[in-house]
Amino acid sequence: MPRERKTGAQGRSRPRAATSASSGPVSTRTLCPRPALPNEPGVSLNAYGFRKVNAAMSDIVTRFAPSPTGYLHIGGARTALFNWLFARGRGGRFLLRIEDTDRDRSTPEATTAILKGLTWLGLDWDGEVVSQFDRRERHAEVAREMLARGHAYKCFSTQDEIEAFREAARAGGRSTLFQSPWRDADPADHPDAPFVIRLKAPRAGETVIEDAVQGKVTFGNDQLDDMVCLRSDGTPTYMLAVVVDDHDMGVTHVIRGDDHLNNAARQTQVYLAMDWAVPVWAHIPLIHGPDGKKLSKRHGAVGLEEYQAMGYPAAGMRNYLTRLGWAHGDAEFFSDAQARDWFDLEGIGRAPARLDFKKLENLCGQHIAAAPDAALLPEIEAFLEASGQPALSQPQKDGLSRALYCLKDRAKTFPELLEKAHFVLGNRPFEPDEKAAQALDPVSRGILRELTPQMQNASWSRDKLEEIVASVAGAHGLGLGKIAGPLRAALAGRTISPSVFDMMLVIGREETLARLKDAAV
RNA sequence: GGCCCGUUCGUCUAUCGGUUAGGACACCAGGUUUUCAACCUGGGAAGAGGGGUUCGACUCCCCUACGGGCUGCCA
Repeated sequence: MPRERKTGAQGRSRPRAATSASSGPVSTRTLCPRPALPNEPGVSLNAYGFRKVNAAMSDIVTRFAPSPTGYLHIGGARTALFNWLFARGRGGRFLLRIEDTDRDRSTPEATTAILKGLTWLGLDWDGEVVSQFDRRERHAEVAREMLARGHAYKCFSTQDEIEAFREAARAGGRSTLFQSPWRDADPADHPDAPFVIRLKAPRAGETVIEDAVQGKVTFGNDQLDDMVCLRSDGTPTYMLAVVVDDHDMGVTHVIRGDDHLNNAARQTQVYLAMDWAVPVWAHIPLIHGPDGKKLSKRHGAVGLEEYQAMGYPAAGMRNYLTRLGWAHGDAEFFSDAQARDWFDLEGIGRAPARLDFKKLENLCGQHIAAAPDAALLPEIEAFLEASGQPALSQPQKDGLSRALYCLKDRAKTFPELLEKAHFVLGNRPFEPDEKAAQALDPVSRGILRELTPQMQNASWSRDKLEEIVASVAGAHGLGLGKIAGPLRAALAGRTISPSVFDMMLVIGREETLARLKDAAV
């Protein structure tokens, strides 16, 4: 019997049970002021605002719901990507919600970092960003509703009492799941004291979740305690807030990290208590470091912005991240359009995947090579800014534009591309680096001098230039390789660069001769 | 401790009971070559272990090992 795996795309009707008349609209308050659009070309302006809804819409609604406690984690970025791909590939909507109910740890800076990260990755969202904190009244209202329905109760146990209970349970080898004495208490006995509202979860039976990735997962209800929905200060807990928000926002597919798999069972109980349609769950495995351990700071880059600063193109990141933990047959290198087309929940693997920078680089190299020059230049400029490097001058931009054709096939990252672009970014006189200087020995310089008169009047074509260089080399009984080294050193001041002929074509006769002269003295 | 999830080449993965277990990255060897890169050819490389079920298991079931997650008035 094959593991049950279903996509929400097919089947599963989802009656939108509008049980509560007070099902308010989702808060439309923007979380933070729209950041001034950073100099990030390739990103559409509406990424920070409303997105035009296209005609072919489906009912599918996904969301990404990070908590703003730091940077955008690479794993979170992939989760966002999967949600985005799933919605965009099916004409659905992709929403963004910031889970900022933990006031101590949430910061506006973190929110901005998340929005910038998503924008750089090219993931645009529909509607405005929802602040979970802003919806706390609605959450409290649902808690009261559950109370009224008899699916929740007021619990007056203090945290000290609960802790004591747990300690005793641990000592006695019993389950530490807290069993509140207030579960079935007569309201007449309620003291005038602070209380939390707990879900009155079923004690017997099972809670089953149908997960599109993990299959059917069953939990014994005796493993699930009466979780707190509303804290004693009246604020909602995450468990309650996610459910209420996902329901109100009309989320149909919850695609998130599998660290939430257990939570799905508890959350299911809330959906049931409120008579709401349970969404399709899809719990995806986490990303691990190259050593197979949970990805952490010591692995190096965990924040998405670090990847931008390292010079990986966004398209390559999307491709790599999509492929990490998901497969479509043997497809490795693909476009965004193909990814949207192919992405599905069945293709998601169930085991955690490790980050492989070599493969990331390989894919990035292919994407740089495939990118139109017009798209590359702005992306390179954004990279320079993101990595804190000086911006390109207009002449540098012009030079780079002209040289891209012979640069992009040989770079896996932007720093690598820029390194090879030195011949067009720098100015005369080119100070040769150590290795280049070695190539410019006296004999070589003599040969370079011989090149000059012949190039003076030659037609500036690749064929002609090759012919000249080959003949001069031949006259000395040398192969092209012997003369290309010094030539490269003279033209670029480096030992790595594009082909010497490409460089000559890009910088032109005058500049070429000037550089040869500089080097020959 | 309890509950839940996972385990195919070094890495990402394909396979959905019958394949010489395929591809990609990486690696090694050779070729091409004006550097780097690219490219071409070839090569080594995998079903965690043990039980079942079956004519037949990488595929289904159980156990063990290992890894991960949850077990909060964090998210």
